[in-house]
Amino acid sequence: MHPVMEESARQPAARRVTIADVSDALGLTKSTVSRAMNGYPDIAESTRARVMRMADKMGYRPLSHAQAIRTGRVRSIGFVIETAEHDAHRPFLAEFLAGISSAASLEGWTLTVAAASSPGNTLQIIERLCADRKADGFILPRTLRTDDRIATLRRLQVPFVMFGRTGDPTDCAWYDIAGEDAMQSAVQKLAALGHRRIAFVNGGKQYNYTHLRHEGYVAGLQAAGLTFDPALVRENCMSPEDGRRATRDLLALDQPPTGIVFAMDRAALGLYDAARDLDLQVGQDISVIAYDGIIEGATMTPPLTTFSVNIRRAGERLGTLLIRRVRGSAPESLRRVEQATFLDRGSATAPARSSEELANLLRSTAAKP
Amino acid sequence: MHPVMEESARQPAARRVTIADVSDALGLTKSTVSRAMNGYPDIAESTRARVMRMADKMGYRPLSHAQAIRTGRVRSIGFVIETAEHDAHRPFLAEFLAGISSAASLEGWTLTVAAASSPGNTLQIIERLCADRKADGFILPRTLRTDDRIATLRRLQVPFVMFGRTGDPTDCAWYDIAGEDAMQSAVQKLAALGHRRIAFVNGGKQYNYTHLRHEGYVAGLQAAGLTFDPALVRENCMSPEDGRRATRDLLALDQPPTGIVFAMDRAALGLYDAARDLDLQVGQDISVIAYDGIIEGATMTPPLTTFSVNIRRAGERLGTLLIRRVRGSAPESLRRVEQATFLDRGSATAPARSSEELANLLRSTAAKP
DNA sequence: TCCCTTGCCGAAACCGGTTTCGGAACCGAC
DNA sequence: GTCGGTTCCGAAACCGGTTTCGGCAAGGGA
Repeated sequence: MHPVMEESARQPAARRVTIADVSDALGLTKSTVSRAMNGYPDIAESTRARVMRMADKMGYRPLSHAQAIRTGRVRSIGFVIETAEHDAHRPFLAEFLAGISSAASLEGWTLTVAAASSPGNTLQIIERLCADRKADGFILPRTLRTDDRIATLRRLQVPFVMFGRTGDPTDCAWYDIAGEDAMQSAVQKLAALGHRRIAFVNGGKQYNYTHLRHEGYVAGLQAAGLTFDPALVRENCMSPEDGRRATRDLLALDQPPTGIVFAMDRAALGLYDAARDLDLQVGQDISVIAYDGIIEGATMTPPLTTFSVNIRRAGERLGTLLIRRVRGSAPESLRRVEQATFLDRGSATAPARSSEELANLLRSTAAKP
Repeated sequence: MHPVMEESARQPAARRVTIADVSDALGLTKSTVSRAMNGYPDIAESTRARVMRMADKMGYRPLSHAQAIRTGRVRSIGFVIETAEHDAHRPFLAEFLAGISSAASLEGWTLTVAAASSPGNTLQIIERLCADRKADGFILPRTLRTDDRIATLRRLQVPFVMFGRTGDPTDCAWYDIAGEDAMQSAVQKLAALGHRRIAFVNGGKQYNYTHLRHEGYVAGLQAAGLTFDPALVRENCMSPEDGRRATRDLLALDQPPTGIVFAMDRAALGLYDAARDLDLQVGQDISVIAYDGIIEGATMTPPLTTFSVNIRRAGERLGTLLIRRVRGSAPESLRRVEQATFLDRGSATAPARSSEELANLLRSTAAKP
């Protein structure tokens, strides 16, 4: 290749400012500048200030991969998506990634995303990212009841933070929303409105939060002085179609519920379809409170009353927690549980009919097609 | 910190195998091994084979950030999400990222994701990622009519590949789906079924593809021997709510359409709501063909007839194209346009009524509340 | 036989940082 | 004034690769 072409093709190229440029400008050595910027105690405070000012003035930014070669840390957060996974989390994904990314960039970190086709593949990908030092730690979404990712990362001694608590908390840091409190509160709100038969439509049993939410439902009944009836509980409902079926099932009971608590908005959307099929008015003939705060809920008629989770914030919190974890904080000090936000939007009101009356109504409309 | 604790806390640590380990094992030098693995021509073929075999046997994998310090390339694909952006792309995001990521990992690359809050912020983030050498090139989703990202990357001399064609193709590589062909084909299919009044509901004008799809619609009319009527065109419809409004508008015309082509499935979902409001049967009283292939379309009654885009494949193609681009291929050789897949699912059939009959029907039902 | 290529590889510099080690300068104490 | 202890910084090695440069040996032509 002709050197001349090379020259003319490229800009004067404004060479990157390196640590040597900074040290030369100050009459110091690279090592001093490096230690000054990394907060070593054997650098005089006055020197550190001089260094910082000059570095800032010259626009010096250390290359993370140049640091990594010695430190082994690339200042990157790892995140593995499982695409085969149920698609419930997809609407959240952009917000979630935005949260992680923004927390990361505040500290000069970046976000490395990889996709896996199965849980087993997830482990492979994690191992590979670790082996190649592409990430300093991982954010684990959707904590399972027993989660192999945790075992893998423990073995590799790679830091991680989970979105969701888990059974065995050893070495675990996490951020979570108290879904169980929301479920309990939902039941109590319905009870306070006068509902006596309150059903519960839960999500997939493999997730840890599913069990917590079930407990919350039970606690809510207890707090409201209502008795637990297993007939009023449905599980494994993640999609609108699941929710529709569950609703029809529940309303076909001899003593149907007048209010239903859904563990997930997506499933609750199906209740609207079921209500239309049965010619019931949501919020009037049948009340519903759900959880998640997806956008679609707001456009239903009436809008879905729900406990909203700020998923962007979750990403931010997880990002900052992970960075601290990588920097050495103990996992026990990196556990946060926050509350969901209740959005009262009209799908839960005082029952127009008792359970018996509702049952009669449904029988009569079912008779005349 | 006590060295002893350090020692006991860590594993024997199975030190990573480096290029020096490989060269020692072969009685060669690091430089020979390096050049052998990178395909330099001054290494004997026999030597290269020996090196490759040994490297493979010892499980040697070069650290990309160690290479980057000299080469300036980190083997990473950059991707910036705009969260303020309309949420239409969110359902696709997971699939799209999975596609990119899988293409990347085939070549030992990774995917670096960042989030931006606005178009201006996107440019800042791109500049920063480039300055910090966090990505070797970018995949640009949703090409705009005039796109500042292109100008920025041109100036920085950083390679990129667009998802969607653009006006000024200088330096541009792209992957795209021929939405205009799909729109044309949709019109022709409706015409072949007997529709004479065929409307078009388009997306946001800022996107380049919106204009292409409009052209496709016009071409379809022409091919079918129908005349273009601006009254039958609606624009800027991205959400179900937009689509619902557009449908009602169109059906309120003196000569309403009996078939509607939507540029996006999401907007077409709103047609079902409008039809329910007006007591029309989709696929019978009003036909619709849309574009994108979102999952929700399949669960409607009747399922939405649409042109489906394989978004995962798009991600894969874009990933491989970008890697080639970074490695030096000319942009002109990296342009691909593929066709969407037609899914005939029942929302488009022969019209039960003519436009006039439909108008009369709508007037009569509107009269009685 | 001599010289000039050509093919192939080693030695060493280099990339941009970090970290270890040692020593100069300064301090107070005796 | 000498001595031991701090404080603070420079020199140099180091991290794991890549790339430049030069040289040896084999091969070919005169």
